[in-house]
Amino acid sequence: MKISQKGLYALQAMMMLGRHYQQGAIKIRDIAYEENLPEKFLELILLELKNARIVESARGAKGGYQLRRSPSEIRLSEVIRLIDGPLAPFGDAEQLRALIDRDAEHRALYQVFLDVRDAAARILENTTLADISGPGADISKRGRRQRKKKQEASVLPMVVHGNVNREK
Amino acid sequence: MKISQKGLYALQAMMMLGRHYQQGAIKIRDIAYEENLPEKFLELILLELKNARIVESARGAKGGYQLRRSPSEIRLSEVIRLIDGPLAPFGDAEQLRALIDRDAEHRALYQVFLDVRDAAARILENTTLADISGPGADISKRGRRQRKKKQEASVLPMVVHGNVNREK
DNA sequence: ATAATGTCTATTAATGTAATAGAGATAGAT
DNA sequence: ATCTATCTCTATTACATTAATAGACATTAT
Repeated sequence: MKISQKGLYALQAMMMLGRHYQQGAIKIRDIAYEENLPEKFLELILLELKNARIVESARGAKGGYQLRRSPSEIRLSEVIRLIDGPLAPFGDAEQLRALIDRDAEHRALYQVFLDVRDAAARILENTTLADISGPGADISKRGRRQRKKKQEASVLPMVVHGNVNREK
Repeated sequence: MKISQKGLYALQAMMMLGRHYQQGAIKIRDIAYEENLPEKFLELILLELKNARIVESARGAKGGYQLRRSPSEIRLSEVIRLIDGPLAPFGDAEQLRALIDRDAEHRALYQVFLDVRDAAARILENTTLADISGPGADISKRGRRQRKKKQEASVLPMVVHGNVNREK
């Protein structure tokens, strides 16, 4: 999974709209100014977000964009998948599962890819705009949101190790 | 983090060399044939792996490639970083830490990116070629390798949730 | 010598990325 | 009605990356 510059812009724009949630339509220009994003490029991004029904727009004077749902109901995974594609580091989850089933030689490798994908998904599905936006964004509060159906939380033992905090 | 076709080829080639570890030099052509990889492209990849001192080569007749270390001492993270760069979904870990320090507005977002990178690193640093290669590759055995220095294992509670097993 | 092999540099076609440009459509203000 | 601010849509562009392919060169075993 790779988050492009465009993906980052999209997330920044969404955070900005989250901060101004329930303040009516926000102009592209204001988003671009406040987040310091290239305005014309941002236009395209917002259009994509609108077509995906994550934001809505009003045209004409007094027009602009706003979130279609509350910030706590917009997951980072949703925005990232839209702009940058699947969360898996290679292919997508479905493809990886098929390879694990069919390609005996490389099964274990693809399983690792799927594990990485699941780890990323676990984080990005459980983090919403509300967790990272606006005043009071408290990252430590993630993952304690509406669990609509059953109580599916549980506790796993997890091995921790050294040398992970080093890139290259 | 994105694993390219080239990165996949590199990992496949390494797995093949792992399977034939201690059988002397293996010809590029044999690797390409056994793993069904484009031979000329594989050449370049092996050269890179050699310059990174992960494999070694012998030239001339009877030449070929072999691992420089035992498969259990070659981590997937090492190969992936070499071919495809940092494990972070955006930038690299160092850059993300700097942004978390300096960019108050987006701190929480970059922290999520860093969390994703740490999760990927945790998996890829703890999986070696030995875990995924050759007969007896047993993915469930990962992470129980030489802990040379202190005993740094511990147990963390970890929230589990639904809806992660779905890509788009 | 010769044949088999790795080494190195160059080239390429296709694709993706990060924009920029400009004409068009719509809605509010006057 | 007109004007103006705004979103909408299509096209274009420069540049970088990806996934190769080609071929001359260097080295070694026989």
